[in-house]
Amino acid sequence: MTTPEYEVSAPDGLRRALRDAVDQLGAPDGFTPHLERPGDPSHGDLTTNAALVLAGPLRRPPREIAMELADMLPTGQSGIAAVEVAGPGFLNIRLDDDVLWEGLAGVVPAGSDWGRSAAASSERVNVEFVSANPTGPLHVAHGRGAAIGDAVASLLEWTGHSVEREYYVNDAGRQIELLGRSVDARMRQARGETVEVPEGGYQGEYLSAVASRIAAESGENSRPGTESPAGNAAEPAESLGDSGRIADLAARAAAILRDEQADDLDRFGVRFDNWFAESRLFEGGEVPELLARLELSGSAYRDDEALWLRTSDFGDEKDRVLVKRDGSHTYFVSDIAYHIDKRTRQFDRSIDVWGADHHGHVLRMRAALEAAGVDPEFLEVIIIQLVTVMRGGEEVKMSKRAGTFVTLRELLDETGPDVARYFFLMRRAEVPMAFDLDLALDTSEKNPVYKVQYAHARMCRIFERADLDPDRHAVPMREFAALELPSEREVAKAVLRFPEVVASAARARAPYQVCQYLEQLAGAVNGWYHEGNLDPEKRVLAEGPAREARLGLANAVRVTLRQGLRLLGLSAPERMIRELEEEGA
RNA sequence: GCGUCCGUAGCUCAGCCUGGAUAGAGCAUCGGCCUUCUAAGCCGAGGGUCGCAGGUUCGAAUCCUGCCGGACGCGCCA
Repeated sequence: MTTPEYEVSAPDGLRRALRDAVDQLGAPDGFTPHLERPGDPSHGDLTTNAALVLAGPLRRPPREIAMELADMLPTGQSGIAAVEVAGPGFLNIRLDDDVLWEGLAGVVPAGSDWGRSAAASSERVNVEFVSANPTGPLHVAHGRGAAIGDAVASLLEWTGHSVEREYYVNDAGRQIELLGRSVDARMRQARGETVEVPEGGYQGEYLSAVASRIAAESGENSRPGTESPAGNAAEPAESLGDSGRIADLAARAAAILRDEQADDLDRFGVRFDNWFAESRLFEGGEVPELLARLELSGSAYRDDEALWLRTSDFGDEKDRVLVKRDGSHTYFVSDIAYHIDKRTRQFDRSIDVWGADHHGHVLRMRAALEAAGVDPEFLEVIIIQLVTVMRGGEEVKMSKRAGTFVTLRELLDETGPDVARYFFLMRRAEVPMAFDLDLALDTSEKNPVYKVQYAHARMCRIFERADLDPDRHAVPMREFAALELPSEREVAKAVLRFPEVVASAARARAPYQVCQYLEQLAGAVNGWYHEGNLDPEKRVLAEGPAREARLGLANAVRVTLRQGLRLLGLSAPERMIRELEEEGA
């Protein structure tokens, strides 16, 4: 029996009993009762609307069905403490406390595995993200894509899939040629020539720095006798023809800019398993092979001196050009070849993170894959909407360096990686995002990042104060029965939801769900913790029968917050440095 | 014109896929709480015609249709 993946965790016996009960009432074949977590705690721990859904097929009043189901569930067994019928016919189920204590006792021993789960069917997934052209610095929207792509990859890893993080480098084609010509113009400008950066070229000032670096490396500005850089000493550009010189400049500039992008991403905590160069597809002969195959199968045809792909046969609004009249390839050819290459590399799925300006390409890309004989379901695309950086209620528009956009590096200089990452992750990808710099720079707990990190640090500090090593402090299940405060139970229940939150976020490719969970958990934890300020009896370290149980709860919270932060690629500080203390010292 | 996404509290956003019980959170506002296991915090309150209009349903923020408003696409550019 396979339970739908989106089900909440519940004792097996309960699930089985509920299923047997609906079968006995004559539920249609294939009907599976769904258990949910009610929003209102007074509705119990789990609830099902089975009776409401069955009312139609069984042609009976829902409350009547609900009462019969309630009688059939074995109260006192299978973790079921009580069952009651409520509202129009909901079945509200209260679980035995032992279910809670048992779960809680398992958190700390699980350690770095807490929150991870096995997949029903494990897949090899290629997560491709950022993939910015190596023609300039990364901007904030790339940062958003980087954070989301990396977190989605982690979510899949945590739920039993095998993942590779990949960056596709567009190092071929017209944009790269334009880069070369733009660098050439900047080099000439540096020598005092009056030339303009070509129309449609890269105008940003960053290229002047790239140009002077290339000039220095290739010895154009070096003094006689200066040793040229070791290894691949550059061939003097003058010995190449003009187009050769441009191509050479383009390749070097692209390499420099790619390295800068990699540096920024590294600082952001994002590392790729593969940097896949577009040029490889041509060098390896994959593109000609693909074109020949498509033409042979009839999927591609010649018209008006160009080669077209019949994407309209597969849902695209019109056919698309593969090879232009001048004989050069469109980027579309590379993209198709690239995805087929991924399939050839034995991936079951390719999850691509694309900017909003590319959303129109999803349909044709899938159509193209289908035309090439690849199941279009292979490709899954996450569209990242734009980011506007706001300060003092105004949009921050210009970058000092790039001219037209705010760079990721500039943002990191202001906020640091943890805050930037979290802010990018806390909203759904498909919603345009306003990055609130004022809130990002606020170090109080109004800032959700600090709210979560403070809660983690507080739990660590409790153990420090008690002079205990939390990793070695396992609390057995029976001790937890001493937890009696409503706030303690609330925190305990929140902790135990973590694995299903991770699973749900992974399925939805939605890291923001983890953020929401962490904020909610941190809020509950802070409330619980601060009760100790009003009443010293309620402190974790207060002497009394609940001390061990509270230590166990604090420890489970600590592990959960740490795991959640790590999953998202953030640090989990054991101490927060407060400016107040620094100033007062 | 066509396509995709978005429209929920003053602001930023969840909830929509998989229809159900009084529509949630954070920030902001207002009120209460500090000789603290770090009060840069905690507790409480007010605040919403779920863009509009139809339809399906016992039941619609959620599904369907139309309209209004916004973003982005609609190249033999990438």
